[in-house]
This record gives sequence, structure tokens and C-alpha cells, in this order.
Amino acid sequence: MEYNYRAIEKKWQKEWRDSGAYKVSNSSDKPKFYVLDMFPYPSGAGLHVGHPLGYIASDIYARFKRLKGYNVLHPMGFDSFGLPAEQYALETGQHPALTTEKNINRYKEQLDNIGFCYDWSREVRTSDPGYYKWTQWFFLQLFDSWYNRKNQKAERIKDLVDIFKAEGNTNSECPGDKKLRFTAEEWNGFDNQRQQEILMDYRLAFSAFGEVNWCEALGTVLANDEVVNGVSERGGHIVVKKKMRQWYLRITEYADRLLQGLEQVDFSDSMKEMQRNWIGKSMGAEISFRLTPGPSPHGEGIRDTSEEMSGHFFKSGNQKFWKTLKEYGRDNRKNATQSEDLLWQNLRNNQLDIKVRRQHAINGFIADFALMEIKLVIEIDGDYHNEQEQQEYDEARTKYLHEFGFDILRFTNTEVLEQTQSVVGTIKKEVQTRRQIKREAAASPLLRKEKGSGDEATLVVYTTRPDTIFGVDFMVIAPEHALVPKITSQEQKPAIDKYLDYVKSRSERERLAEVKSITGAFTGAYAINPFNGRQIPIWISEYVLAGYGTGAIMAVPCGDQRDFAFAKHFDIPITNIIGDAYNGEEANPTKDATLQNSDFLDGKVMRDAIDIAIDKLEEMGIGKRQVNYRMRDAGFSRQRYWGEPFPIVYKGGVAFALDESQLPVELPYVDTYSAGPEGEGPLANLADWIIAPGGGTRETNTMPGYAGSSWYFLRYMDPHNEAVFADRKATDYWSQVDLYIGGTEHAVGHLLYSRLWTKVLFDLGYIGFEEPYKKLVNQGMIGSFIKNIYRLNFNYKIGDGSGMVNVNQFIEEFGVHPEHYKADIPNIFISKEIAGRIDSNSINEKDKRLIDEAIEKAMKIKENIAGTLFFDKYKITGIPVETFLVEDDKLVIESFKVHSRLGNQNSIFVSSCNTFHCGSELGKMSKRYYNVVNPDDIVERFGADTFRMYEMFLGPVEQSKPWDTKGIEGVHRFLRKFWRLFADETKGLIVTNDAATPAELKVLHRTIKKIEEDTERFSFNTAVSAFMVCVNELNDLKCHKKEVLQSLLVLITPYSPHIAEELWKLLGNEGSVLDASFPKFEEKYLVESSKEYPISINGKHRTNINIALDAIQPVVEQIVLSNEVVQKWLDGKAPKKIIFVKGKMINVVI
RNA sequence: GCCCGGGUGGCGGAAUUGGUAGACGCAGCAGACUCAAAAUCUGCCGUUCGCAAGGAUGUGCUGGUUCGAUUCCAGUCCCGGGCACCA
Repeated sequence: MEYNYRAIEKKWQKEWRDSGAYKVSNSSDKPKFYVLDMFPYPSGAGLHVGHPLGYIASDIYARFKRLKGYNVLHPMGFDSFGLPAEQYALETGQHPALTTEKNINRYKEQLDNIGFCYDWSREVRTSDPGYYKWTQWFFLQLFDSWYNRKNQKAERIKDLVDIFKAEGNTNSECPGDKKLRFTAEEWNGFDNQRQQEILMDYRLAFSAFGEVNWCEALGTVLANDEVVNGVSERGGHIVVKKKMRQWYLRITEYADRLLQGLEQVDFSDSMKEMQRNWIGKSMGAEISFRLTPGPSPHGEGIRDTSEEMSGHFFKSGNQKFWKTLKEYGRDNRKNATQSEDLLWQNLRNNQLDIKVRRQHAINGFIADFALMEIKLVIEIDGDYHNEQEQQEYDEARTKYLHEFGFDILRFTNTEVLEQTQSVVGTIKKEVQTRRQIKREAAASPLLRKEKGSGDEATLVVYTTRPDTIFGVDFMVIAPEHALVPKITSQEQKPAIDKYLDYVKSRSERERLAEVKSITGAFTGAYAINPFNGRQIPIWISEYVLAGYGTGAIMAVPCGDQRDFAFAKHFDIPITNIIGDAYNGEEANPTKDATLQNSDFLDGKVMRDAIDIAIDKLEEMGIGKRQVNYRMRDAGFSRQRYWGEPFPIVYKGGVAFALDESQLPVELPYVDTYSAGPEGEGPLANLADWIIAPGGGTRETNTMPGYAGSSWYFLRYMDPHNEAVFADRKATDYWSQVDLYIGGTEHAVGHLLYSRLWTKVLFDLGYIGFEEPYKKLVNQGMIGSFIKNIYRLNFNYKIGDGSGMVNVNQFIEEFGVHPEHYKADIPNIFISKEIAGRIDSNSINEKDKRLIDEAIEKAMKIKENIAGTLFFDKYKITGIPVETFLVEDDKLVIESFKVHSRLGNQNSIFVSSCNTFHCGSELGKMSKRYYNVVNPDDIVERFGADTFRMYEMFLGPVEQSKPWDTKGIEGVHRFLRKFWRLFADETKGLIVTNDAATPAELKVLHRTIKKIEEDTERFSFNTAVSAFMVCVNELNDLKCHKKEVLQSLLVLITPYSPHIAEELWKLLGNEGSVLDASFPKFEEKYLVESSKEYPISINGKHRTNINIALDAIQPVVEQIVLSNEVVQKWLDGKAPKKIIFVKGKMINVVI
């Protein structure tokens, strides 16, 4: 009875399919376990051996959990919307629906060959209308939600509208347009269109104008991947930025929760780190700097900061006036009005649990009362000015205080005098609300300022190092910064304009490419250091990005390398604030130096000074703690065909959601895939479809690839439900994915988006959990060697040789690319050794002679073929050669001539020895390297069980490693050996019912323990090796006992299910081994009475002695010392010390 | 540049808390069976000295802690992955 794996595997795969062995129920007494693979995009190339690595790992784990008594959900599906199918359609005219269907069928066939335990009845495809109906539905939920920062969760738009009706947006900042402020009255006065526009600035799915890569020549928008060095990857056409209306997901609102959620999930450190980097949270401060006057090109300039105005309205940028101001405040306090005094009596001494200052100077103003902590000013409108004048002052003052983040509460004299308690109550309430907001703001992206903004009088910078404020030698703002035209001085205008032209001429790619070049221009304007009044020049430079922070930085050259380089390049004097820690040669970004030349921070360690500095800035009202995120809102529309249509119609320019009952919006059939008239997606060409039945025009963008994959794990739970995306009972039962396996390439994209969707669904009450994936395991890539052959460069002239052939002409003439040209051109191939010498310019005479001879030979052959041939002497090109034509880096020349796309009978090989070597380097498995190994071939040769075990045996799942088909023999031999424990070729089944010996039981239970532990911690490679050890030992013991073997069979089922099932049946068992229960490990079989102790002398292992495990130290010492090896090493001396670690080892120190 | 991994035989890799480094497999060498091949089985297999017994040395490199370090600490080099004028 032979191990006929082909027959066995086919038989059981059919059996499992017919009996529905892997069908999973949503109701079970067993505990649930959800094992999920990242579903594949079904590409035309099919699977290669790298793909199933993760699938095998998850399959093993799923089967293991099933044996352990869990109800296991282990589904599979297809991420079937995507660009490649559309690209293919564009090239061949085949509809993506057809090619996708074809590819999926091939994938399923390949997957079934490997024997996975998927419940195919739960298969999902993102391109199915029954599936994307719900993707569209999710989009509508996002569209109909906003993020309530107070409650830190998504809420419905109608609740937001209620708030606006009642109080406007005074208590919540608008995330879309941070400057937008309106009252309830104003809101109610807006027309519907205006209201919808405002709501769009709050929606979690919103539309806005964004830049896309527009390629005029191709008439389409390109993904970032498709753009290389500013031109299209295909064809090399110019690509420009074009503004288009796009959909976005407001993921930035969830930045903090996405960050915090990482604490609750079991992802690898590097994975978490990648997500943290992506979110890019940094803590720092925003600091407002006053500007000194600089004559503007328009002659307006900035208002003179030393200007003094009448009344108690002051503006001052320098200390002299600050002082004057303070004196003025003191005077006012002495001459307070009656109402001021009355209110003061009610506010002083922390009566409202907050410190209130009276007649306090804030940035050039004297406020009647100032509550610095919450940035609130209380003013009592007196009656000693005429009304007109008073209003002007108030207006100006309000404006300026707003600029510094203060709000003003106004009361009249009469109010204060007559309704004192009501006034105090109002203040009290305001204090509470503002404190609450402040708390939230500290924990959310709320406080982010509008990018690139700034106002005329101040420059707001973001810094993580406010402690270095005395080391600021210049400011740098982004060239796109709104302040640039306003502050540029007359003299500097030409230089700035020139620089701006230069920046415009550079594509984003270029700006990013030349990281180290230093460019910039001086604006002629100065900012004022608020602490020492120093004038700081303001520069612009492309190294400061408009999109991050405030688009402006304070440059501290002694502490930041880029700032340092900039200062050196433009000869800006450098202030040293860290003494010896700065050597003048390079910046020192330390946080541990002690500050000098830093006024009130002198002597402080920088790390501690950060908080002190911010406190001071806050107290002065010119700075605040600020959290910044690198993450941007996620673009959610594509100008493509093969994706989910949006359930959106436009009426009068306003986007409206379709009603749920109108879903799905099915993707209409098209026969051309070219872009719409304005570069929209192909859907824009369908004049009929665009007109929506209920009026209005449809959105012609489609959703991106990650739309469908953001929630697919939920659909598996209840895949055929037509009423909801999944029944709440089903999502409550299956809940989080317990184990998610997939590649690192989705670390930030897919994982972040699906975490976002899950959080939104949770907030809206649709599901009961907030994180989709409890544990994530990343499988490594399986690489493959790329074998390179080196060809002597040549040119081939057609016909009479009147012109050299360029590639396009060649293709026209011969119908193939020259590289694939199989005709009789006598190509000359150079062996790796000589090629290496050519590359390193150390080519010797012999090499030259060999090559010259080859050329001569080629020329002779050439006489028989048309055209003219030229060789480029001693210049070579490495070309990937089909790996199956190379053995141990040696080219199989005869096969090459026949089977390679590069070879023909005239091929000439130049080598300095008998064999012809190719180059070899580790790389990706890819069609274009001709190194793809197809799992079907491996399964055909060795069987699915061997393939599964070998993939696991290669090394840890998480690790990347090269594929080597040779090694698979070992695993195959192991399975045959395993089979022979049960059956003999001639005698048939040889399993006996004899009782197992202690030695056999020991082997078995040691294996049970090892397999259980290793499987549980995803150490599948060591588990396979444990099986090998076990089989070797049972073989040595000649053990064929059912008692032992049957348990072993269950153990190995997850790894090699087919052979296990077959032998299970042969042993006469009823039912399937899939439903057996995992053998129970029993310690008692492993208990030993003695141990072969390793004996070390001075830490070096010398011998082993068998000693009883319960022996106590004195006895052990005696035994050890009497040992002859130990005696020899002691050489008559007495040991200094004997270290005895019970059950481990003994070390004698001499 | 920053962040995260990782460096162990000819190769893939093992050593779970500091305790016999190199499990298991591949490749290689020697042998058995065979007319032969395949298949199978046995032995050897880090380097080095030695006929052997046995010794020296050895986990990228340099130091340190320890009775004892692949494992812990400091520094350094190299490789892989991610991010990148991010203030």
C-alpha cells in the first residue's frame, strides 16, 4: 500500500466539498473563533508560491482551533474591484467583469488544490452588486455623520443641524473651515444651499477640491504609483496637477482614537510603529510672533507696532511700550469704575474657581478682566466715550484679541450694577464650557489652524521645541504661505518673485528628490522675539511645507541640522544657547543640554524647559500647547470605471444622498474605458446614466480599492443578508477577528481604513466592537532568485543597413520586442565571471580574445541572415533568464537554445571555463524576472500536504525568505516515512493494537506538548521539525501501535489534512478526522527520575554525568568531584565553588 | 536622516526565563542493497591541531556585567523593511 498522494488528495478534496465539511454555522454551543486572511485581488497572473504562505498558516491555525473545540469561521473572498482589470480592459477591450470572473475561478481552483478549509458558501466579492450595495450604504452612513469632538464620537448630521439651530457653531469649531463661525440666527437665515455647504465641512465623507495627477496625453488621471519623475509610467507623458472635486473621508478626526486603539490590539511592534508614524502625532506649541513693519509692495505695510492710540487701546511690539502699558493698567485699577469694582468683588480670590486678573495687559491691550487660563476677556462698556468712538475701539480690540485666541464677553455698566448675579452666572457658565472645550482640544486635532494662513500682524509657527526660543535666528515660511505677498518688502520683492518662479517650475517630485539642496529667499520682513524683542528675519524656502503645522517654522540653527545648513548657506549668524553642547560644526538636536543665553530659561535642562516656556507663552497669550498630526484626510474617489459608484446625485451643485431603497447603484455597462470630457471617470461618458431617475445628475467618480476591503470581514459573518450588511446577532456572535493574517504592504492603507470604518460603525451603534482585528500576524514575502544572463550589446540593422534600428522600428518590422527576438541573430552571451570583470573594468587579455573570437564567429553566422549586425565590444546588459533553465547557477545551454525567449541555435556562449555561469540575486517573484514558481506545479509533483508543510518548514511565517524547490524533497520524504509507520508497500496496513510502551508514550506526549505550543505561537517551522523528530524516533522504536499513531494523526491534521484523513479512515474510524478532538497532553509520561547533567569546568562544558533529579547539592557535589574527567581538570586543586542549578547544569569553578 | 526588524555552518533555519550552540531539513562525503538506476537504509558533516583519545576556537565587530552570554548592557559595522525637507 503506497502513499499515493495524488489520488488521496483529489479524493478527499471532493469528499469535503460534497459533504460540506467546512460549512460553518452562526449558532453553536462551542466558543467562536474567527480566522481571517487578507483576501486577494484576483490578478491575471494567478497565484505563485509566495501567496499561499499566509493562507496555509491561517488554515493550520483554523483547523487547530477546530480540533480544540471551537466553532471556527475561516472564509475567503475576493477584492475584485481594481485598476489592473480596468487597465487590461483598456488594452484588450475585454470587460473587467469578465476577466475578473475568469481570474477568480482560476484562483479558487488553485486554492482548492492546496486543500484549504474555506467555507465557500460565505465567499464575498467586492464587485458583486449584492456586496457593494452595502459598501454604498456605509458610504451614506459616513456622509450622514459628523465627528462630535465633545463626545469624541461620530453622530448623525441631523443632531448637528439641531445644534446649529439652537446655538450656531459657537461651541464647536468647523473641521472643514476652521474660521467659519455663525450664530443660531445666522444659521437659520442661511438658504438651503449655504446650509448644505456648511454641513459638508462637517461630514465624515465629504467632497472638496483636491489635486490629482492629470495626464493630458493619456486623457486620464493617474495614481501616484503610475507617475514616475513627473511623467506617466506608461509612455512617459507629462503629468500635471489638476484641481478636481473629490470625495474624502475625514479620518483626521479619528487620529487620536486610531492611535489609542493600537494599545488594545495585538499587532507587531513594527506594524504599530508604522501606523503611529503615519498618523504622526507630535506635541509642541504654536507661537505667535509679532512682525515689525516692512513696507509692502502695495504701500500698505503692517501697522506700526509702536503706534499708541487713545483711551486704553494700545498696541505694542516692544518692551518700552509693554512697560507703559503696565503702568497704565495700574492707574486704571486705582481709578476703577463702580461697576468694575462690583464685579471684581465677585470674581476675585478664585471665587469662580479660576484666577481672574484685573486691568491686565494682553498683547498691547488693557483688558478690564482677564481669565488667562481659558483665554477669556471680560469688558465692561463704560459711558465715558461717545458711542461712535467706543464702537470703533471695541471692534478693533475684539479683532486683535481674537487674533491671539481670546474671546470677549461684554457687559454694560447697567447690567453689572443691576443684575450682578446673572452676570456672574453667565461668566461661571462660560468658564465651565471653555474648560471642557480646552480639555477636548488638548486630546484632539481640533486646534489645528488653517494651513498656510496667518494674519497680517502675526506669524504663527509650530514647534516641538519651544525651549529653544532664545536660539531662534530666523524664521522660514513655506513659499505658498498666505503671508508671503503681504510681508515682502519693496527691496526684496524681485528676489522673492524670482524664488517663487523657481518653486513653481519644480514639480513635487523634484522638490522631494533633491533633499539636500538649500534654497530660499529673504522677505525683508522681521518677526519679533516676544521675550527679548530681537528682530528675526523671515525667509521663505521650499523645505518648509505649507501643509504641515502652520506652514512656518522658527529656525534654531544650533539645534536643528537643516536650520544649521540653511544658516551657513545664507550666512545668518548663529546664536548658541547650549554652550559646549554646540561645537559650531554641526547642530545638536539634544534635549538634555542646559540652556544658556535664555533669560528666564537659563540653567534649565531643555527637556524641562519645554513646559516652562509654553506656560509662559500661554500666560502672555501668545502661544499655546498644540498637537499636530501628519496624517491627511483620505481621498475617497477615483476617476475610474471598475469600482463602486457613489450613491450621490447633484442638484443645483449640492450633493444629495440617494435613499437607502435606491441601493445598490449598479455599475452600468460600458464598452470604452477612456476618461470623461473633463478627465472624470469613464462613467461621465454615459449621458443617459448620468441623469438620475429622481432628478439631478449622478456622481461619476467611483470609490477606491479600499472601500470594499474596509468592511469585508463583517460580510462573511452573514454574507447573504439582503436586509442589512450583517445581522446584529451575527456580528455580536463572531465579533472581532481573532486572528488576521496578511502582508505588511497593507500596514497603513487598508488596516487604518478598516479600523476607521469599524470605529464609525461602532459610534453609530451598528456593531458592538471598536477594533476589527484582535491579533495580526504578518507573513513575510517569499522571494526567489533572479538568474541573470549577460548579453553583449548589439545593434541590428535591417535591410541594407541605411539606418540603425530603434526599438519601435524593430517591433514594427518583426512584430516583437528585440529582447524577445527569436530569429537567428547570433547573440553573444558572456559568463558571470567575465561579465564581472567587464563591470569592474578589470577585463583581461584572455577575456578580450574570447569575446573577439565570438564576434568573429557571429559575423560568419550572420552572413546567412538578413540585415547588418554590429556588436558593442565589451559592453554587456544583464537580462533575467528563465530560472528553470539554470541549475546551481549553471546555464543548461541546450535547453536554453530551445526554450528560452532569448536563445536560438546560433547563440554563442563565452566562458573561461567548461561551464557557463549566470548571475544570481534575490528578488521578488515576478513575471518580469521569469522566476515565478507556480504552486500547481509543486502540488502536482509532491502533493498538497508536502507543499503545505514545506512552506511552513521554510522558516518563521513572519520572516521573508527565498523559495528553493530543492529543499522540498526532505519534507516529502518525511510524509512517506510517516505513511510507512501505518502501512507497508507489500503488507498493507501494519498498525497493531498492542499497548504502547512508556518510551513510545513519552515520544508521543513530548510531541503533543511541542505541537500545541508551537502552533499556538505560530511557530509552524519548529512544529514541522517536531513531527520529523517524532517520526524518526517512532521509526527507531519500530512503533506501529494504534494508541500512539492515532493521536499523532490528529496532531498532524492541521498541517497535512489529506494524508491524515486517509489514514484516519484506514484505521477504521467513523467520521472525519476534522472533527476529532486534539489529544490531551499528560505530564506524567514525561516525568524523569534522573538527568544527564552537563558538567562545566570554569564555564566550559567538559562532560556529562547522570544524576538523580531529586539529589541535593552535597550529594551532587560529591558525585561530580569523584568523576574522573572532573578530577583530571581539578589537577589536585580544590574547587573554589560548585554551581548547581537543579535540572539544568553544574559548573565547577577552579 | 529618523523609526522598526535582523546578522548563528556551504544553504533554509533551531536554541520559549542567561545554563550542553548548530535541533530539523537541504546540499555534500562515505557505505549497504541493486546487473544498473530509482527508491530505501546506515555513518560522517562549523573551523582548526591530532592517527586517536583529546584540545583550541567559534553566533557581524569591540568592550562590559556574570561562575556561565547567541541571549543582558554600551559602542560600532553591515543587511532588510517603513517613513522622509514633518519643524
